[in-house]
Amino acid sequence: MLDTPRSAAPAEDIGSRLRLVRQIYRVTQRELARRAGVTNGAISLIEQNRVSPSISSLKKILDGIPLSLADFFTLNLESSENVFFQAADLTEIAFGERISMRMVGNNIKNRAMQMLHETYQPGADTGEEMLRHQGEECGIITAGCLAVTVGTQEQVLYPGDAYYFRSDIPHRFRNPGDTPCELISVNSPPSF
Amino acid sequence: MLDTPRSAAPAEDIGSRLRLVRQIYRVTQRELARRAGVTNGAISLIEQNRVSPSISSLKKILDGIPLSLADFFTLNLESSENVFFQAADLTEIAFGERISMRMVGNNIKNRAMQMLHETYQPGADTGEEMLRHQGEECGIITAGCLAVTVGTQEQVLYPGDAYYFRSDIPHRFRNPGDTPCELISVNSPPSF
DNA sequence: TAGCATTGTTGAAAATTCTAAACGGTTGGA
DNA sequence: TCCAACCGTTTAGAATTTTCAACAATGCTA
Repeated sequence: MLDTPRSAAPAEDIGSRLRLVRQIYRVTQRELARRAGVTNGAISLIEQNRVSPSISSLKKILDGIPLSLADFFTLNLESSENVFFQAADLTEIAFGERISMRMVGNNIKNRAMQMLHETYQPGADTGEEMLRHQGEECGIITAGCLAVTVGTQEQVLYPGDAYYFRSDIPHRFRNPGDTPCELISVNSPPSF
Repeated sequence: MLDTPRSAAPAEDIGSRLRLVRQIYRVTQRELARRAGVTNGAISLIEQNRVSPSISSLKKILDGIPLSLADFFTLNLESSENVFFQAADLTEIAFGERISMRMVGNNIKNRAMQMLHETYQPGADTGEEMLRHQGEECGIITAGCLAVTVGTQEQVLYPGDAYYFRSDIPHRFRNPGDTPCELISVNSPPSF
């Protein structure tokens, strides 16, 4: 709010912004279109910047993620050459009210990995529908505890404990404790 | 960013939001239309929520203020019944890079006054074109110093000093010092 | 009070966005 | 290897936004 000119920089590229957000949340154009009540074609055109969506359309689409307009435009995706990142500068993404993550190096091009600083509130859960995607991932717990399910195995991990698995094996994360759980995780290749 | 559902609340009413911002910055529909390269009719329709502007149009309009999309959607205009406001919760508005103000009670309906906590950076100036509008205003300096011009009079005010005048007399504010100037001011009736 | 300037609002036409349906490309399983 | 399922893209037409121009309302000045 304070410094208008500062944040005025990358507001143009709505298309890339939407595509990035959609990929971060791992939704296809068609699925998002279905949730939002628009057509997949519309989303495609918007992501290619071949049209400039009306606020009402964009709102509907973001509701399907869900993400507020304010958060959408506040997302920090400036590309930079930086090597160091202050905690406060990391782009923060929320999944529902209980899971949030700060992204390390998400604005670096052609990178091999995606590092995340994740926080799971007590009871937070990636949900019954198991996650599955290309690549590999690993992580190490830094606070609280985390129940990790990979394939048929489940294990509760405590600070210092870690995991590493191929991401195409169905997996799920859940915080069974009553304090927030923090962990540092890495995906390779980055899926967004 | 953290808590998506929180900020998802009042994102709908783009029209009121735009009208409020425009009035805060004291621009007419036609003047803003001219700056933005759109027609005044378009702005009128948008402010009445009779159309949902495309992002490109909204962007052009906000550029004329100027205000970023992110700031526009981040503006806090929830109406509330609150009596107390934490400093961090006050809606903050920037005029260029040098003048900013936090609004007290801007979300209260049918109020008689608008209180502002204003900050003028060194050299900040409301500009050669004098301000003029309905109502009365007064203020008291709390830090730094402020050169206030009202009609043919000019005076530099220091902490503890104050002013009070009818707002239809042309007036202007400027920080001639080399430290930020802070003051508390009140307009009555509120012009936005 | 009359006249002028300025403000916000409207209606029809032009321009843009959105939908519906089909297309080509990729992946995974039989 | 073929097929089915799914992905994102594209095109013509429907729907919506934006322009242009005229209108009514308000405030200011003579």
